[in-house]
Amino acid sequence: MRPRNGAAKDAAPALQAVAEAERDRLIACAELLFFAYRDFTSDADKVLEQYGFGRAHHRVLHFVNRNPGLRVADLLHILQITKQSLARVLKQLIDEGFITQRSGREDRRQRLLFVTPKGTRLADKLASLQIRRIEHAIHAAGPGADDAAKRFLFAMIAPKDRDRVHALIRLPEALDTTEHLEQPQERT
Amino acid sequence: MRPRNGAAKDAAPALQAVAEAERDRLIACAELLFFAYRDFTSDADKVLEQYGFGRAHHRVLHFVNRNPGLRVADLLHILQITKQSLARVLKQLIDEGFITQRSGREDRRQRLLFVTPKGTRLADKLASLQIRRIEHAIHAAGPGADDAAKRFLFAMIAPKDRDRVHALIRLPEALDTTEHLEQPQERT
DNA sequence: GCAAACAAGTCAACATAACTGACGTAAATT
DNA sequence: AATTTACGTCAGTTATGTTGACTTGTTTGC
Repeated sequence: MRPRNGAAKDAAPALQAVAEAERDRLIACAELLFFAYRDFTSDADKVLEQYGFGRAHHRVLHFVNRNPGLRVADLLHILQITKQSLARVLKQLIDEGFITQRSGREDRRQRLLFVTPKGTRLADKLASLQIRRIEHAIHAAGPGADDAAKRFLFAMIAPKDRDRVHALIRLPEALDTTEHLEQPQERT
Repeated sequence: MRPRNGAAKDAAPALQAVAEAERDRLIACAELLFFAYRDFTSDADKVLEQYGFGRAHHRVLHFVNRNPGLRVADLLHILQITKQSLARVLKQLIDEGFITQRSGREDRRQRLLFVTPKGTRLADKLASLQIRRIEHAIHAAGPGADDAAKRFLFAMIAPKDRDRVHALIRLPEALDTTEHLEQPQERT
């Protein structure tokens, strides 16, 4: 209730209090995102440790597993890291037999990435851990929270990347919340 | 409201397809969480770079700004990093005048942390960037997505930490989705 | 057909943010 | 008085990211 800094001297104090409460609600979202992500990754991290891998390996393995034939350039766009950063973890995954490469038929410059059976096993194991947590969370959050959370998370993605992500994930239902569009409203 | 997947005529193959589709939906959540978090942090990262700070500094500054008088031990619990990891960034923030310490009155071993005016300015600047993105996302996700997303994210947090986080964030409305509880159902 | 652009790999050096382990110091608790 | 607690610090390591420069094939545009 202490008045915040400057801004709106003549505005009604009640109005300012509302704005501040709104700000607090949005900051709570940011904080929850931090805590959720912190714990979301922790399950898989423990398993990865046993393999001598890190979170970076997991990300590569995951996206290749979900998208067989992914190109190196695609991976760079997805992860938004440099070629050199990717190279280190990718090389390890290839050397240790979790991922294989094949040259593209159309364009033989490309190295298409695939997981080996060994890679599939690890990827599925890690995915199962994360799925379990998400499953519980969705259940706990109640009906509808599933789609709402997805729409929120999708809208958090940088606009220029949304098409790419949408194509990558291939969600069953539309969540085309194209920013300034009126909402789908499937409220039943 | 079309029926979901093929609507179970036969037993085995259809049932498996349903389970697989369900798995895909949950994996999509995990992927969205990754992409959302990736872009969520990117706004602030660019500003921090200008100050020679990283994401770790931001987290410390943020939580001290939001919770004046926070103890070092609290911060360790929140961030889940080691004392040595925290020490480096905290020292920098103190040395450069963004955060100050005061000994606790009750317990003089404690070093209570506060942001300086300079620290407040930076913290607010960074918070504003993240708030803007969240505000847009919530608007794009439609009514109700706000609370649903919060419930989902909160339920993603490790059960043992939920009370601590809840107390830290101090949300206006209750989102006590205590796992195996029947849902609040505020369908209105 | 050849030069330019492109996909990918690689070498070297570096920054940051995490980690472990060990040890010190002052204050509170038993 | 001894132990525990809160915090700080030194030293070394690892994981993951960065920039810049260079190479090797391969495709494409003129």
